[in-house]
Amino acid sequence: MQKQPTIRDVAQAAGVSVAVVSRVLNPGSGPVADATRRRVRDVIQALGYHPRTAARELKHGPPTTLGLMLADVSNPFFARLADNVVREADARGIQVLLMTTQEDEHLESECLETLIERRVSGVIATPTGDNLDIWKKLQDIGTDMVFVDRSIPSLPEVDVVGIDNVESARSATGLLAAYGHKRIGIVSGPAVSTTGRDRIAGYRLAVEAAGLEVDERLVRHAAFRGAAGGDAVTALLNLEEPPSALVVANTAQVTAVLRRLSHAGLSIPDKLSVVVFEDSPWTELMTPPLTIIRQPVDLLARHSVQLALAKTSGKSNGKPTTIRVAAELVERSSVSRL
Amino acid sequence: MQKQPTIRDVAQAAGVSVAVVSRVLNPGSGPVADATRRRVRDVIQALGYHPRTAARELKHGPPTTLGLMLADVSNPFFARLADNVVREADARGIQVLLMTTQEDEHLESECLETLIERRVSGVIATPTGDNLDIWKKLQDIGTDMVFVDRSIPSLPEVDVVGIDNVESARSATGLLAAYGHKRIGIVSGPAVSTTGRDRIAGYRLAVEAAGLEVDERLVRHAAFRGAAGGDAVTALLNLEEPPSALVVANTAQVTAVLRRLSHAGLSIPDKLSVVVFEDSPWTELMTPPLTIIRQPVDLLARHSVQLALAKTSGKSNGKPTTIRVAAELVERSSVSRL
DNA sequence: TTGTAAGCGTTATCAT
DNA sequence: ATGATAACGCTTACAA
Repeated sequence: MQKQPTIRDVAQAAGVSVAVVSRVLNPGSGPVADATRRRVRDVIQALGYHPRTAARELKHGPPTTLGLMLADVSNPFFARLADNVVREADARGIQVLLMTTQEDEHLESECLETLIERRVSGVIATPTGDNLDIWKKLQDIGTDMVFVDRSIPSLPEVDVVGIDNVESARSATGLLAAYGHKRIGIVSGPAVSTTGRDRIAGYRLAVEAAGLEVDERLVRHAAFRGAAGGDAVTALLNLEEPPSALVVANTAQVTAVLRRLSHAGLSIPDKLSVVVFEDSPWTELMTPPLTIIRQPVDLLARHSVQLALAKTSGKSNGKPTTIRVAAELVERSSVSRL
Repeated sequence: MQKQPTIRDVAQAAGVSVAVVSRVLNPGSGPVADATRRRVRDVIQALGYHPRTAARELKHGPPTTLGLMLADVSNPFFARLADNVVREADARGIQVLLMTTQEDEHLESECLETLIERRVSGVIATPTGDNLDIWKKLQDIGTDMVFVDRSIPSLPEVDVVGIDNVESARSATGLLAAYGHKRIGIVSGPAVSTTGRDRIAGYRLAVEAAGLEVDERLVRHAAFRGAAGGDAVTALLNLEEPPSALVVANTAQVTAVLRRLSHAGLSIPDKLSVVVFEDSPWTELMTPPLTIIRQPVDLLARHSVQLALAKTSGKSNGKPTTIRVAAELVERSSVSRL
């Protein structure tokens, strides 16, 4: 464990001033004679010098860090999102600070404080929906914010990236209706989440478009964490007139729902047709292979990073942007004709 | 977008010196009158002041950041690891910089440079096995390093956390042998990875212990990324005397392997018995439910964070530690009696 | 082309 | 109990 050389050490060893070293470090920031540049480079190499990020940031906070605040990285959807965000960011030379809220507003508020103290250039987040004041504060200090997957309607000045949840749920439900199902249930995210609400909205649209009536008993919300998804399914199955088809629109709860179905001995698609919002490679391996709504995670990530960096890099009209990318309905074998 | 108040603004508004403000910010760093403390606190609140991390780090680089360098976060195993590491770190008030190498040494070297420039207090990583010199450099500047899941034997001064791969593969293979299987195949990670090698070693042990001979044609290595896992299985199935049982010991490739099996119309466990290294909740939902080796990701994460922070916090004997946690063989229904 | 010196926002060491 | 002030390592006018 040795003391690290500073820019001064380099300057001294190279027989130049720190300004010159700084200039070779940041090309374009000023003229340096070729010979000098070479000499300095060699010394840097020899000494194993690395400029210290903290000092650079302090001087003129360069946008080199992005905060990524997700609900839960163990959820494959968010995991893939994180993977793609990190790659996109890395390609632009910027680093990602990963935080998870576990859907807890208190944890979220702590993360937000940290983000403020770090003066990150941008934040990509799946907000819980709470902590409005802190979000505003973060915005005030000039942090570029992007909400991904969900949003907070009362924070309209934020960029949003996600799929068209209404349309996706509509097409999923529509598929079920087209296959002759009359009683279609849905398990979606919490009613407070925009995602959960939008998917229910799309569901209603499709049910009505099919000339059916929306039976509120068939509409269930499940919290993101815990066994809520399973309970919702159980409730659905215990109905006097249980559904013959089900839309599982809560990505976080898909496995919980399927586990309950399996334990109940429900065979898919004979007893129950199913279409789920999920990207996991495992869905294809199920018996039968599951019909799914696939979200283009790579696009979500790319747009998020782009937006998070757009304002900083000047290329932004200043107005908040909302990007909706199309989700794909992948038909496999978990839906039967009634 | 407004200018953020500094400690000086707070001092002025509160009618005290910056030193006093600093003291109320860092309790225990010096005496402050109760009345003064309250007044300063109020001003901080009113102004919405947040101390700037970059400045703090510059002064006396406090170990507030941990680097987490994983191969691939879209792999559920690493995703869950990341989730747990972030939680453990957060509980200790420290933040996580997430980076992915995609198993690429070049990308890894870039990540390492970044880590050096940031002067992170510690790094938790799944190393590619390359970039020895940079790893050493990182170590030289006093970064606490922990390798998780794999290791680099030629870097003995690094803490290592993982499961006992030899023993895990031994027990998985042993189970198959106990069920009467004579020809047992294995698909493991690349031969260069310690993980891949160890699992093969455990496999050999078990095969020999069962009084069988190791047929090298039944031993396959598959790269972490791409379709290598599937190809390995195909090769195995095309053997003159194909295996009746298979250990899939490459966590990153499990779905690829299963997909190939499924496409080949191989029914599990009738045609082929299978036990896989995998933690995904989906394994239980498969038909039949898969017998798996489950890695205690939470323990791996906890130990990793502890070790990464131990040296900094002084509580370390200085000697490199290796922690092996037990993996669990979860018997389900993908193994048949022969 | 190169050097000097003034910050950036904190913390820490002295005095007071 | 509080206040000046010197670092920390870097960038950047401005001078030379």
